[in-house]
Amino acid sequence: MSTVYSKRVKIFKAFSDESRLRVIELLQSGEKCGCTLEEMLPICQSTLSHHMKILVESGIVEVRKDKKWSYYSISDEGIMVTQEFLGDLLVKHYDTSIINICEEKG
Amino acid sequence: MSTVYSKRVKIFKAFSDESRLRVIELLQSGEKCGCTLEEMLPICQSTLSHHMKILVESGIVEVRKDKKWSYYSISDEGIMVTQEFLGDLLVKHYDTSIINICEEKG
DNA sequence: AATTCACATTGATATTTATAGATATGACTG
DNA sequence: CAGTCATATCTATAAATATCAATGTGAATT
Repeated sequence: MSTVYSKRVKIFKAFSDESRLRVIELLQSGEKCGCTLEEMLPICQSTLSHHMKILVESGIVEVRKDKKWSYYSISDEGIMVTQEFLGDLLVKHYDTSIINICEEKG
Repeated sequence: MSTVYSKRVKIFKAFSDESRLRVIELLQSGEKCGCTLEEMLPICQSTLSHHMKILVESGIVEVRKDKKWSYYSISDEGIMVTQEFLGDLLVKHYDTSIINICEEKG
């Protein structure tokens, strides 16, 4: 995959799963450790660990490790990057032509 | 999948592919018909059709059919819904506790 | 009517992904 | 130092996905 798009795809994929959306919602109320998330979600430990890895590698979530615990939180940086990507994608350029070409050709 | 999340997942999945991100970028400069998109992308017709179906079903893209052509454009409604979902997900509630519980338990 | 064109659908295939069980690691506990 | 806890990784498997060739469809053209 082109590197131009791979980071964006990685971020959007991180949002593309119910379990991960639920994790993000749980993190809205502040930092939580893995075991707490596990208690609050209907998935097993290895599955949660898998999802957290995807969230962290996308940049949306940050980990802070202390003693035996991993504390996860939403990343401000990750939020900004995501919003920028989405903004870039969704801004329409109304000043350019919106006339379709095919109809003219046909 | 819970219906609470299925629409959100559907939208984020629509953004989770390089070809579809490129389609959205092409549509930023205005409505385009399928054959134009096909010319501008390194994918075959059936693959494009598949991607356009996903984009349309997610609500991000709209189709207008005229004669034998399908004209695709970014949906204002779809944009708003996506931005709302992302906003909902990423708003932190700083007023609630950010104290981790596990450390206290351990 | 036969052909061509734009697009959708189907079928086959390879890749990716979600999931859970089992195992490993590293840290605290008794 | 043996046991427990939190987490990560590995393995296997089922499901989802991306891709393209082939075929279907409906409309326009000749």
